[in-house]
Amino acid sequence: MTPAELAAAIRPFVADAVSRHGGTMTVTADDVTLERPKNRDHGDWALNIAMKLAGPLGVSPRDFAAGLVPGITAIPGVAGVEIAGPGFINIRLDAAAAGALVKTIVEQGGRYGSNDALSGEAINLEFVSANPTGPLHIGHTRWAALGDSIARVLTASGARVLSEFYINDAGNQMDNFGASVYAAVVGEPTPEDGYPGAYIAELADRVLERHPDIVDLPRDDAMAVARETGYLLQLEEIQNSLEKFNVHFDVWFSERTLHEPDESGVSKIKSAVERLREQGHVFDEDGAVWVRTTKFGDDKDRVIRRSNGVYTYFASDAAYYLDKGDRGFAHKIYLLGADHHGYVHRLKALAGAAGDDPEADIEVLIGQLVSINGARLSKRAGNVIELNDLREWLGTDALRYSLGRYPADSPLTLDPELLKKRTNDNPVFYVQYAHARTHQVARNAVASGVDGTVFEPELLTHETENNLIGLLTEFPRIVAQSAQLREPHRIARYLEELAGAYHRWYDNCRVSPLGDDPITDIHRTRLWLNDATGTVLRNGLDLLGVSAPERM
RNA sequence: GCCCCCAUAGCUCAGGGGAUAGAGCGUCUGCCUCCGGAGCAGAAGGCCGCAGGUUCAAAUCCUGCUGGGGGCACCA
Repeated sequence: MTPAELAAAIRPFVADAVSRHGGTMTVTADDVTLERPKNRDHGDWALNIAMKLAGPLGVSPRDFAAGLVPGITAIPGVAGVEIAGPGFINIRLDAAAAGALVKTIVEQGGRYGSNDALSGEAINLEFVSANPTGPLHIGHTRWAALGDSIARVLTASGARVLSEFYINDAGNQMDNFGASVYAAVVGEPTPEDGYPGAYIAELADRVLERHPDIVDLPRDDAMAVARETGYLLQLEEIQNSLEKFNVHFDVWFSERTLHEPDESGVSKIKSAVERLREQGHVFDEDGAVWVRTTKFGDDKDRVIRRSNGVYTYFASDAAYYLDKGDRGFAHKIYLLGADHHGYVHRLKALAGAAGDDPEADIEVLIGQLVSINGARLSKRAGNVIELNDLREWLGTDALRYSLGRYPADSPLTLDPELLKKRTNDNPVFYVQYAHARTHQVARNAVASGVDGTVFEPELLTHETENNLIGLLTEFPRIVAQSAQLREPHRIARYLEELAGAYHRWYDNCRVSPLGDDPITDIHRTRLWLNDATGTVLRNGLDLLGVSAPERM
């Protein structure tokens, strides 16, 4: 029995009790929610409805609770009900009711954990969005890991999600980049405002391979070839890095497309400015065009087109924002680094100026800085730590897991020595090992003749089994909560708890019979529990973009 | 000056209003005759930064302070 089913069965009794006490309020499904007591002595599920309703009804919580006990006790599968503390109703399920889910989990396999918490929502999730002028570094790495996991939990919770990488391929940083590559091609020193780093020379070599004739072109043409070819090569490298890091983007959105005129000769940027003007939030001053973002909480108005006629980056932001909405995404999430937090007000203001609701239609998540002790700085990219180097050093699994297990809003310092350890100090190995162990146990069970022909959940009565089943039951809730809060680290913390519960069960309850003992139905049933645990560990790791090896 | 984030065990950090605040590490004590000891059991260790407020109930929500981290452009 799932908590939702139990809550649904309890709701009529609550409604009865309310009217019995003269209450007129309706009792909704949201009112009757079960929580899992931290202390297992308090039963499988706890209900706090008595404390919430007693006040308005003018009765004591314990009295109100007492009126619910007979009804709840009579629900099939409920083994015990007691009132505790200030008015908690603690409910204990019988083993059969609690354990029935185990078989369902195995049968659902990869689907178990999916839920409908966000069904019907269309979400555009933008993250990383690095300039294509150099390799991805450690900052991007955190947002890549978190953003990809957020996309996964949102999808698992029923939302239609589009993950998107905004390529900043317009603007003068591209010219600086092109000039830097060109300088390397022809052996000139890196220009002022140019990009330093050996990777520029590498790009120059490859540009020269593709366009041996570049040195014969007029300087401006050669510069353009260096810029464009270097850009494509660099973008390709970024895409490869992310793919190896198990990070997926549905859309690679080029900023340039916003500048390109459509059939009628109007660019998306130009029409975006006009659309904002129609909303009444654009004004002209000192020859520049401004958006009155202060009306929506920004601390100063923003220039959208400079007096020299050039559109600012803010104009691209506006056009891009409107384009997301035009493509059917009512809800836009931006994942930005702490160094961009100044954008929050202006992006929110943008939504408001576009006629959207800044509270509901746009969501900006700010991630704090990450650093790592003892990381070597990239020789090829200058004074930064590269994603590729980190991945090769620590591995995708350790890196993704350790970035995924902390909330984004606290600064993070990683300990590389810990991440390389293959002991339970290192959470990723602790969880992966538990998963590998479920497969080892299953292999051994099959070898000793235990099969899954029998499933009798009433046999799963050991304390560690009750605890393990309770945690397995929680998984869809954890996924839904991670999605609603955009906090995938909750998955990781849950998996660590589940792995611990599994190891404790393993220590107490054998799946394969000991020595020459006969195989019984309890062994067969435990094999289901073992496999259900493996399923949940794998599904959880997958949401974090971490592999679930069957052997380690 | 203005804005964002953080403050919980010796350390690194979990705890989206609930009961006795948790985990790992570190310290101390145990468990390998059989499914992987890459594991498990136990002990010690806390004015949850300070002060108010809201609530039946606050580490959690609100306000103010203190201390730390980050950020402010007709750059992108």
